[in-house]
Amino acid sequence: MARQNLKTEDIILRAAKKVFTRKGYDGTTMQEIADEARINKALLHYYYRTKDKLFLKVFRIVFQLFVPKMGKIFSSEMTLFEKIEAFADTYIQILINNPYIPVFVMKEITSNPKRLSNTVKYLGVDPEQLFQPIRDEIKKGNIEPIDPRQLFVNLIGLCIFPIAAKPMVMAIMFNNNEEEYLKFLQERKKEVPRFIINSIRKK
Amino acid sequence: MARQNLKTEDIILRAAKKVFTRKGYDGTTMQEIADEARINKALLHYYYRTKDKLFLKVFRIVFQLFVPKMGKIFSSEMTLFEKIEAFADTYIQILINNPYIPVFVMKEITSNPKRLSNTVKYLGVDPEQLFQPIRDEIKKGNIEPIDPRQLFVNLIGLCIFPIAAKPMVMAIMFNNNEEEYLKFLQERKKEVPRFIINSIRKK
DNA sequence: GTCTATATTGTGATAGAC
DNA sequence: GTCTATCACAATATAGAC
Repeated sequence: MARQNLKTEDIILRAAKKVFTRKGYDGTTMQEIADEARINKALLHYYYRTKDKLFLKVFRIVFQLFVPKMGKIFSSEMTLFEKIEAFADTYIQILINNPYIPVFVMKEITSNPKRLSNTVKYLGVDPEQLFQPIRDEIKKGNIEPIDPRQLFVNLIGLCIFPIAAKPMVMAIMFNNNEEEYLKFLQERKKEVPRFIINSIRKK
Repeated sequence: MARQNLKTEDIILRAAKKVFTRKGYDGTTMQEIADEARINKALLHYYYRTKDKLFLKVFRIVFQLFVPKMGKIFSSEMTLFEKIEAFADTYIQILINNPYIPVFVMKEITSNPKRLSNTVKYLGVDPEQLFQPIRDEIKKGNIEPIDPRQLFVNLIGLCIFPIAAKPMVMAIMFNNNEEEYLKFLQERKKEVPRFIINSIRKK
């Protein structure tokens, strides 16, 4: 029944997450998930009926991780600059721990938006949480005027891109030296907020 | 032989590009490419032998488009700021015209780096073209000190991300209104360089 | 719950007529 | 060069023993 204290159902889910996020829905076979979970292929169907249902379960979990949890940070008492710093630090670390997720999510949503639209809608970020403090600071004259949507996309994009494009970034800039690449990402936790704040703060 | 003045070989390539970039290697069937090209499935093999060879041909072409052509812009007589402006404008427009390419390239490289490493290496960008002018400007005291690699990744990421994450950006910020989304991207051609230059120019 | 064996369908690839 | 017909294999899914 159990293996390393986990129920079979969870062993399968963990294995499926690993394979799906690396190879995508179409590139993944039930056999490979079974091998990864060290169980029989038929068991997958016993627990999750179809590949599609298993995939959807994995996608929902992964999407939760991918969607930045801004609520706690942006509803806090921090200043806008502190929020940006806290967000970049937290989010980049999540992505470092889950480097396959950005491309996986973007690919699956792109090539099958209908199937996943409910999940995307339901778990939607509320960018208003970020927009409002930005508008406030602009009104108070504390930062330079900027479209909050542009700033929002800038913040997220600066965090996600170097991880989504990992193989190219590594090849072009670090001669495929992973250690150097990871150091670069660590520096980015400070660099991204610094870059953003430099851009919007009053001169 | 011909259709709309194009040789069959090119009709196939065009169809393959369309299907591969939207669905990825694994999600694409030879049948679907044949349907898209309005020819018979066997003809694909007549011209390109295998799915793999056809894919590689498509990937090389697409990768050329994806890799920013910085040579012309960055070896020109423009100032650094003008180069950044010209690059963002040109590159964002290429991506608007080819919105599926970023996710396609990142996905295929991520899930099969070995098969594509030659292509990635061979067509590699030379970031040194951008690094040198940045170092020069820092040395001259014209811009704030910054790691050129970080600035390079920022520039590319700010251009690519909103297009790679199109379905999510559209859903979360534009209620899936494509027109509004495209307006947002057009504004970004000016906004990205403005944002970057604001960040690095001396106060 | 977990396994082996098998049914069924889809897909890449080829043979061979025209 | 282009087509139809077909092979061979892989993958999802199920049946049924234990």
